[in-house]
Amino acid sequence: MIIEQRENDLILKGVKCLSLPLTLDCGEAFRWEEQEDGSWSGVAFSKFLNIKEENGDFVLKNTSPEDFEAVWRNYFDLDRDYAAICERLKRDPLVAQTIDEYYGIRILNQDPWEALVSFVISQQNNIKRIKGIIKRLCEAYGDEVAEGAYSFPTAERLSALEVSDLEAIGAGYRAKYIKRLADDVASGRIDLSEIKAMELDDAKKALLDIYGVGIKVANCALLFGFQFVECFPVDVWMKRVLEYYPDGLPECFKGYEGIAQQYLFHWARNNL
DNA sequence: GTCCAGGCATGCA
DNA sequence: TGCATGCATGGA
Repeated sequence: MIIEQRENDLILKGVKCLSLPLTLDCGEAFRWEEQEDGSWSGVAFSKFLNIKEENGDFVLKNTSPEDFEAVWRNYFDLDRDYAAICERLKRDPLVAQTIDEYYGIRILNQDPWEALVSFVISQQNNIKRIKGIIKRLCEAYGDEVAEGAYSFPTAERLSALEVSDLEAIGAGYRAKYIKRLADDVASGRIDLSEIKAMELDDAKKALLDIYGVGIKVANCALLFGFQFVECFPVDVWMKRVLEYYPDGLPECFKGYEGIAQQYLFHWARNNL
């Protein structure tokens, strides 16, 4: 990958296996919106970004090299060799088909707090509605980091709310989960950076102790927010996919189950 | 009106 | 340990 500066923009050349629509709108992150010019705008780690693919290059508008190194390089998982990983995953015929059809899905390395709250909201819910709840949450309680763009609210900010405030943005019965999680993180009873530094098994146990977090939400948070790419979340869609794997997951997934999972998830939502 | 969505807590056996 | 049930909300 080559990084060039053009006035205030940053240009990434030679990035392999990155489709903006497939990655930013495939149900792992809920805050990216496609713009009329085909670019994508969103906020992560309290930074606003507009990114567009042009002739195979990626243009990051008004982005400094410092912000790229501090946030976006890791957020887009740019140091991982997806081309090589996909070649290995394609030893499985179904994944080979999905990768051919949907090449360019990456696993985003999101903020642990945002990912955890987002996937608590995701339970027994559909993606369109999840996006709406999170959008209202950010607009009401986040900071405006660019015009009309809001950061994800901190645990301290949400901890100061009442459960009824969270019900008012449409969170439904999950409002009480968000409230207690915010209280626990704000008070320091739960330390997410500590969990991030743990081995997978311990991190998973710690997340499963949280009120409102079960195995599915824990696996999603671990995969998308805690950088455990070997996690394989199973939701109602993946249960249907697993009928194609009666003998368990194939050997070629090993170590990168989460990437295989995201391709299969996308395939399932479009084909089952 | 019913069914479903990136499920989980709770109660009960 | 495993299974049944209730849960908020909005779109199909």
